[in-house]
Amino acid sequence: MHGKKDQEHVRKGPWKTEEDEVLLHHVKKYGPRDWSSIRSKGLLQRTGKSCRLRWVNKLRPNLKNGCKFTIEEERIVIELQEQFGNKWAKIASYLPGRTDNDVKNFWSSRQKRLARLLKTSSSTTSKSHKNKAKVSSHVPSYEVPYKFSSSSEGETSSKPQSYSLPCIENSDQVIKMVPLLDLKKSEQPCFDENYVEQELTPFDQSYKSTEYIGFPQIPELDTDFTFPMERVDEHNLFDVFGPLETSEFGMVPFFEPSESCKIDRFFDDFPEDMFDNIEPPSNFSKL
DNA sequence: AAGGTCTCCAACCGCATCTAC
DNA sequence: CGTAGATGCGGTTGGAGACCT
Repeated sequence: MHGKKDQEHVRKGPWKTEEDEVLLHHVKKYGPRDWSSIRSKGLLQRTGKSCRLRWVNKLRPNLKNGCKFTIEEERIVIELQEQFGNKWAKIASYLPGRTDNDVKNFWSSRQKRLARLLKTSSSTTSKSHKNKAKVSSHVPSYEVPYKFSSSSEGETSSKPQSYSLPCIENSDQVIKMVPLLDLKKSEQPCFDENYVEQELTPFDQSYKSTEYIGFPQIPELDTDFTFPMERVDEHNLFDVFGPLETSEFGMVPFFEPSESCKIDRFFDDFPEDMFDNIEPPSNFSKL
């Protein structure tokens, strides 16, 4: 019908302040619904979808806009992603003030960062351009092709989760980074033997050995767990974590709770080539 | 200082699901 | 019960600014 004409009048791209005001006014009057009526009434030339998205992601009250993820939030996302897969809306529901888009963006940049990290650590020249962090490094002398996958199917079964974890592979071995909290206490890595056994996936079984290393995460402190510091040459690493306190999540207190925006990003505080110090395969593969 | 690269994030798209008629 | 429109969700993209050489 007049679809063509309608299309002509659909506005896209960045929102103007005036548009935001109109949208806010609409929500104030009618609540966060009837998005399509905004356009049909001629209030805005945006689609209902666009209006809803703008409201949900930017205009909703109590959003933590422009505020980086706190360490606690990062930890929660990592845990929940492991548990639910890429169910960003679900994960966001555990994080007040965060949207699915926030979580999604956080996760994808984290994935990219990790990919780069592993790539860097695998390259023989360790001359990473972005090295804010020092840490002289032992660079593994073997080439390590890396790969990531993020699964969205991890929701129901326990199987696929191993595919959603970052891992480094080479011809001899698979190195997986698993959140430490997911390991049973008896499985948690200790300093000497940073090694846990888990059921091998079919994918893994073609490899000679599989190494699970604790991914930078918050360990449970109520055990005699010790963080595998020897793996990292940064001995004041814990300085960035702040004092121990009880967390509202009933989990282990680890970080100063929400000094929110002030806290530096978790991974930013790790040397980018921290995995350079992972021993070459021959040293730790289980015999 | 300039140009290249990287990171972050807002917003779009397509598909799935829900709801009203 | 089927259909159309509305809404929700996850993946992806592109631009702006930060950072590096």
